[in-house]
Amino acid sequence: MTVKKRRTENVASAIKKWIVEQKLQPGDRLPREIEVMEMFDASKSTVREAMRLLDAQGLVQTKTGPKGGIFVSEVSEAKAHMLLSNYLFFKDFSIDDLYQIRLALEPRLAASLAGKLTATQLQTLATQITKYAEPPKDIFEEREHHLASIEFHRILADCSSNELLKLVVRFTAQILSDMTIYRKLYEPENYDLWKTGLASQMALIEALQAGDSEMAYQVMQKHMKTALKLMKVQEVEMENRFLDD
Amino acid sequence: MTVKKRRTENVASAIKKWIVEQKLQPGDRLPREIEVMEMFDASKSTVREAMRLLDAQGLVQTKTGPKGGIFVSEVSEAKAHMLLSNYLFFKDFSIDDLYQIRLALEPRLAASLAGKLTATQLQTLATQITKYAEPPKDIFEEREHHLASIEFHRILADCSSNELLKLVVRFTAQILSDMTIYRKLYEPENYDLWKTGLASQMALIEALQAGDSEMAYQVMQKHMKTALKLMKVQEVEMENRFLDD
DNA sequence: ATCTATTTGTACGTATGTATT
DNA sequence: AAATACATACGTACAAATAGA
Repeated sequence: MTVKKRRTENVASAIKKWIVEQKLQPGDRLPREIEVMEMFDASKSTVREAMRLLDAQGLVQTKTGPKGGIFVSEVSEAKAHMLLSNYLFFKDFSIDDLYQIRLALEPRLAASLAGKLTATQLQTLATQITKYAEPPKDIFEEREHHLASIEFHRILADCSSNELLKLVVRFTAQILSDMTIYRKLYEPENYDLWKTGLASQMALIEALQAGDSEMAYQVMQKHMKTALKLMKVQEVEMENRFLDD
Repeated sequence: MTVKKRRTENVASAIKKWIVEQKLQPGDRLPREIEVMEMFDASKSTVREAMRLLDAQGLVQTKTGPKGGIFVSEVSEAKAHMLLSNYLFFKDFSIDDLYQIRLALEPRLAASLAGKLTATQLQTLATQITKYAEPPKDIFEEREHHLASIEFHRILADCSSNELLKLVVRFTAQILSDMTIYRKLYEPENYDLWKTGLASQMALIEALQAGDSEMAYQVMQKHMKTALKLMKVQEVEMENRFLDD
């Protein structure tokens, strides 16, 4: 038996379907609220609630005023991240889980990009590394460096044409950025780990430039393992929370 | 400058925040519509539109009648899949992209589960294989077998405690299930590939049972490569579409 | 800079639908 | 079967934002 749905939901589905049928593209305008009301013989509030359903999914955006209206929208990365966060909110998700995924995806990502990057892209990566090439002077700089080194991975993922891969990799990086971590690099052991990590990122750029997939894979794999070790010694607790839109 | 938001959005954010602060759990009831109106000094329509925003994100569900109301909800897998589909809708996403991810994740998933599965779980997997252990008699049975062999991967992923990994793996499997594929197994070359695939799934169960991570990894990797080959010869076109709720 | 037209956003009252007791 | 408690749907009035004259 099919579940009986609210009128609002039916209207939302119908609009979705309509968007697909009309082959509307991001930026295209939907009929005005009042016209949608007539199209589906629904009241203002029903239509508006339906729009909020699509809105929350990132499929439409609305603007007031002349030349305003309801526009088809491509789901933004930020929205997708938020929705993924929501999914994980009531679930247990650990640092180990995070790194299991990073360890699986990042080396393959790196391998797939070897020899495919433009000079500009390689340069961007190299520049990013310089932001944390020196040991941090204090705890605040340490935080900045940490964020910058994560940004390296987001930049790299952005080079991929695999949209789902990109999304997941960038999402994991986002989680790491959202965590407040101080790595206590002044402790000798941690400092060594950090240094190893830096070295592997430099080696990675070389491999990417040289088009050496296998090397890129190996280097990234090693880098991920080092990064995980660095996390583990911090006993980081992940804050599971809604992303504030 | 912070973007000016609609009242509806602010209310939705406030409710989210309130859920977190009150440490509400799935199944817990929110105040009634009318009480929420008072809490945030907002009108009925504003509150209802806010609820639809949360609703679409899968965070709340509503029921009418006495004992009804608005309930906090864990985001369902189906909802998460739909939201991921939306994200990919306007983007190019190919079979190769799909398999790049499967090739990265599935072997590691298998390796992580080696020696960790209960007898029941292993039995479920073994039973699943029997559903397509014999060559299909006709094109319809072929379709059934195809779906069943994908289901194997969904079952396996379900055994993982890594919720994000599980989500992505099961999502990729879902995409494959949604595609209408006929493998033309009567062509000798394809038949051999199919047979190889089946053999590796059986070998996988053995490795999982034996607790041999490395073997599980290798076998699954091989299986993925075989599966990709089978796809490629079909020249499958992926239909990119909204999942109908 | 001000006004005007257009379009969404918010408010509010009432009626209807639905599930529980 | 009837009363109750809740969301859902409708319609109107007015507010806010914005493009263009």
